[in-house]
Amino acid sequence: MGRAPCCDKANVKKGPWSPEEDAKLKSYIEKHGTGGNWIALPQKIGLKRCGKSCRLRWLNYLRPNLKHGGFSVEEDDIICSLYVSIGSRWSVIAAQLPGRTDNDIKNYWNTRLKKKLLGKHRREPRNRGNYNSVKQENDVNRGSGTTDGDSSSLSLLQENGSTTHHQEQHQQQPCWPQNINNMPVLPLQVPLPYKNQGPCFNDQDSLKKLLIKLGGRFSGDSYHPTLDGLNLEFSSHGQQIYQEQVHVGSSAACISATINNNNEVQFAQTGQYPGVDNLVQGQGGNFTPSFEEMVSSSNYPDGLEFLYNEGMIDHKIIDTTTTTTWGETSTPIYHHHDSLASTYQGQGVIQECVLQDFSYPRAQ
DNA sequence: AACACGGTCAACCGCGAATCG
DNA sequence: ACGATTCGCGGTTGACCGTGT
Repeated sequence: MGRAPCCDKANVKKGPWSPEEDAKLKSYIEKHGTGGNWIALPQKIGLKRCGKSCRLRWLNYLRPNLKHGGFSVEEDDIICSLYVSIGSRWSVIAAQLPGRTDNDIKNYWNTRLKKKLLGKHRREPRNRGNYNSVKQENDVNRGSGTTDGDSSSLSLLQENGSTTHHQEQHQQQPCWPQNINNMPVLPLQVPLPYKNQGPCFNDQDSLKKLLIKLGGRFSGDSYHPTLDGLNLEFSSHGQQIYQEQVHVGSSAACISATINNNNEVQFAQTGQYPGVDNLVQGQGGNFTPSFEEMVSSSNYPDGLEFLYNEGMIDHKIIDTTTTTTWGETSTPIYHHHDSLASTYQGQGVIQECVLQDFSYPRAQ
């Protein structure tokens, strides 16, 4: 038996609000308030709308002092930091941003910030024209809006850093800041107001949180997600904080992160192909076509993009002209990261490929 | 010029929490 | 204490629009 509907669906108008409806609702609430009962409100005003719809319209659009669009750098920072620490609790995040609604922030996160974090560049935003009059105004307010995603948002990811040649060449890579040693530093910095409470990724717990958010689990967690094509197993014991098996076709690879003796988070990729016949065992470290396809394309399973996109693992990891020498220690296999060393041990098994360039220094 | 595709965002939906009687 | 009602939230949908082919 289903839940009773909150209103008579048949007599309720849905879809975009007209200016007349907006005016009715706004003037009534400004004069009388909501009366503490949204369900009864539309009948009082003579609106053929669901009470929930009225509430949403008022909260997200009509109430005073609302800001739309044009998120500032500081707001970006706050959203990112809070998302890392509390997740998708948009109402809580919105409470930290006066004039912003949870819906606005949610949309902004989903359409821009998340992609930015994952290194997926959106197309230049455009003026949406006459979507409706207010929106048009908002788009104007957004200004060139066109560049907000690149020039202002996520300054936290970009401050202290300059665009590198690598980033210019590979627009799919995020703009992680680089320190003077050309070593990537951890991406998220907690903005000042949250300096003492929000985590950044400079510690194991924060990294674990991020990894869990992205779909994994640590031992002890009751939740064990099954992502398409992925088996996720994290161990919070010992030094290894992250391990993930990737199965694509008949191939498998394993990605892990460990805290090494230097207190650095080190990402490694290992590959194992148990019981797979068509592997090129004993052929000097060639990969199966499907594995090569996996790593040379962008077709990574959901949940792993962050590793690739954050530069921890470059999806151009394998160049077919050099993989034949994969088995040789310290052979450069990255076109763009020449110092990367790999080790190949045993037939058909890549025991370790430590992405030394991407060892993330941890906060001391 | 026409169509497909993808980004954006307002609005909807369903669920759990809170409140009421 | 308990069921009904309402609220509030987060996820999802779909219309609209610009861009690419």
